[in-house]
Amino acid sequence: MKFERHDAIRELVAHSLVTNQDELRRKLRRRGFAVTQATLSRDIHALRLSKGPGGYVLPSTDVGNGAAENDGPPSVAEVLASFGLRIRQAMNQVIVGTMMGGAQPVAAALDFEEWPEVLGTIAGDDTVLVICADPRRATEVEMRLRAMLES
Amino acid sequence: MKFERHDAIRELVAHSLVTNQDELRRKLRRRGFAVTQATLSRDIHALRLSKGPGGYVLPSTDVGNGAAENDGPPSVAEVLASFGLRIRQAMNQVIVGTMMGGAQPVAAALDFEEWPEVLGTIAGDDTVLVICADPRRATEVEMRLRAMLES
DNA sequence: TCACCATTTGCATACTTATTCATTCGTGTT
DNA sequence: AACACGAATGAATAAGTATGCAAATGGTGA
Repeated sequence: MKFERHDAIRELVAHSLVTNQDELRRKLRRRGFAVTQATLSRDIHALRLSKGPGGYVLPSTDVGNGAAENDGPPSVAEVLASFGLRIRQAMNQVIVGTMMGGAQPVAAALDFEEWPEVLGTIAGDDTVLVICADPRRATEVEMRLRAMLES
Repeated sequence: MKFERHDAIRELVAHSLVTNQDELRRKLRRRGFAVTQATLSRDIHALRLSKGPGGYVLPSTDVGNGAAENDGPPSVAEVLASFGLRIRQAMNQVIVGTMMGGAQPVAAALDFEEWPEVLGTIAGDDTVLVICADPRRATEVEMRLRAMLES
């Protein structure tokens, strides 16, 4: 599935050095995603990654911009774009994987927005557990979060 | 000269959209720099530019990091790396071109460090004029600033 | 189930970027 | 001036990335 592969790409790029698309292809294959370079070129475009001196990097959106010019706390969309790596669903739960230290801000934003489908959140260092009433609602939330992540 | 070309590349990348190296080559040629793509590949590496969905971009160093964790004001090196685009010298003066709004911070940092060769600075929006006692000292300052810019 | 449409993917290839090697250029020395 | 030597450059080409097109895949409704 494409979205799982995108999640894996974000994780690889965030946590390891990816110099070129063929290297990415080999790393993904070890994780069970066997695709060609052509597909990765398209994925990289979709994920808006950039390539610099240190290989590929996630788009940096820098939510906290020093000068406090926002009235409210950052939105889920902002904070997900900054820290979110991976979204998964199981039963009535959604698991959000983030960059180290990103779980708390994500959970705080979710709490603040008070989505009706969300009963509660628990955040560690790099994982947020989002609890919904039932699988249907969890899928709903997963979709919405995923859309924000793919921005 | 290589450094002038680097300055021009920084300016082009900062102020206009540069999609690929051949486009950069054409834009540079209009400004009087006639070099091949091979040279630009090397320049881009030296300047640590990255290429993303929106063409080439300068390395973002983000001097003001919100959480105030530095004791003193930012150094000339830091602020130049963030805002500096171009360095030129004429007689006993050094002219520093910066990104819009970057001149004041650069001048402030220079003033704070009190370099012996620098008699004074004047800053507009995107240009800092640095005054030295004589051409020799101006060249000295130019060299030092340039080294910081090329980081 | 089957047909149908949209999406995703691979293949082949065009396009873009990096590198090797040889040459030229600039600078300091004899 | 002639020379030596390291830096910079271009030409050719290798390495890496993007894309047109056709085939495969997957979801949907008859």
